[in-house]
Amino acid sequence: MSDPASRQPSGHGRHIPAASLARLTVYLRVLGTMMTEGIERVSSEELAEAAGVNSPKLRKDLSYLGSYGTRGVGYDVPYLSGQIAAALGLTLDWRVAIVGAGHLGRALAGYPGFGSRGFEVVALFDADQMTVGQEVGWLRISPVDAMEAVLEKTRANMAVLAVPADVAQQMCDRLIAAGITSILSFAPVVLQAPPEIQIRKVDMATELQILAYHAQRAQVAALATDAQARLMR
Amino acid sequence: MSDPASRQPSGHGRHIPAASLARLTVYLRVLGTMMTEGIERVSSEELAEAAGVNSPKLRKDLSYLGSYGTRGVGYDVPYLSGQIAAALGLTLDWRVAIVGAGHLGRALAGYPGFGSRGFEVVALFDADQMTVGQEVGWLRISPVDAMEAVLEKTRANMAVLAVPADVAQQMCDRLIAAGITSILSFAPVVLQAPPEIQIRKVDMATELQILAYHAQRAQVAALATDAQARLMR
DNA sequence: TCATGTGAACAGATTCACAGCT
DNA sequence: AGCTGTGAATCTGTTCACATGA
Repeated sequence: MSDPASRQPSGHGRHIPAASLARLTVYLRVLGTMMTEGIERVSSEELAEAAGVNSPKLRKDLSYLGSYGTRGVGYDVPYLSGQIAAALGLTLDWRVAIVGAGHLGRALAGYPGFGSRGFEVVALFDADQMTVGQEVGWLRISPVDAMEAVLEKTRANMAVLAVPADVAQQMCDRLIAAGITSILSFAPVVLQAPPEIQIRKVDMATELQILAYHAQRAQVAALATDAQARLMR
Repeated sequence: MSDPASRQPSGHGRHIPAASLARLTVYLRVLGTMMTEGIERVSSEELAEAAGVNSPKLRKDLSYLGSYGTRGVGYDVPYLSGQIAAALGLTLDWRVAIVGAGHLGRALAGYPGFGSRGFEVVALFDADQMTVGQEVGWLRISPVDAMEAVLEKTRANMAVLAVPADVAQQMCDRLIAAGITSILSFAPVVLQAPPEIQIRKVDMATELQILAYHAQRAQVAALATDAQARLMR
């Protein structure tokens, strides 16, 4: 810990826990909203409230980045926002290719909070000859056949998979072969890829099933309380 | 533990850890695929491989539900699938209302793995008078003004928010007031709601930022190794 | 005196080795 | 003999109380 050779260039720098990482992106968005509202200073209590967490957790999360607050005062909103963005790597340019131009792909391409924060959609692919060539926002839909060439020309360094489950794996393979190392997949399949490739998955079926589990438990609990109340008198 | 009064109707029944819960939905999908392929029996090793986890973790996850395998043999695919589905509460009827009929809402409404597994989309709402009345698959888009009435008539018990950030909170409030207790939100805002309401969030900005963080770290690590290599000789 | 930052206690998740059935 | 099921150990993440410093 006190070994000078292990010191980091800025902040504490050593590995932010996954759960903290997810919350940091929320703080970042809340801080952004506050900036547009002209709020200049915020306490951990206020920021935590707005982000839907408790304040010790928020302070712990921020402590992984460094000490960017002022004791007895709070945090400078634009400064903290900048520090979080830097820690997350948002000062670099992220050029995103979206594979699949169905409803989902178009929804993603048109996502507003996208262009901001260092992300730029540079390509949108589809396999259907009818949709290739159509314009979506600023983009023209490219044919998947030309994927490798377009990825190289646009220098995309991230990809989003918005294709049907049955072609997700092959598209994933092609993206990796083309040098993409970060993939966000919306396809409801387990993608097999080398461990050095970062893959994140968003799956509505999973989310709904988790909700169903909790809702069912709530129902069972209610019935149990009910039955118990009846037994008691 | 051995208190007979605390016994559960089936399986072990006591609170599945959040991380296990998320993986169980994956096992369920993999088992579904296996069933369509006519595979009748599977070992923890094989299932774990297909689900992208290691086998002790898979067995631990399954142990929260009960003992549904056969030692020395493995698991019966349809039986295990049924047990997981039951544990997740998928034997109940889940009627889902989707709020927002933009590209995202339509993508969700058309999601294939939706109708299966106990989920049924029973309503699709939009605020735009031009889109109200349009048909999407089997559904006709309803006006948000009539949300409360339609929710009651369709007896929806879950909702998906696919609306712009600036109206997400008010739509959330209306859903809760109408008796909905489980909400999946795609809007990039922190929703404030009473703790008894189950809210899950899917946020593409968060996902991309987490990918960016890891990609940045990989870059920094590569540069560091590079620099070190140069120092070494 | 105030709110941040953090070490230490705690809780939760993962891993592992092996006991227990078939 | 083989594969499941699980307790115990380990590791990781969260909570909390309070020391720290403006």
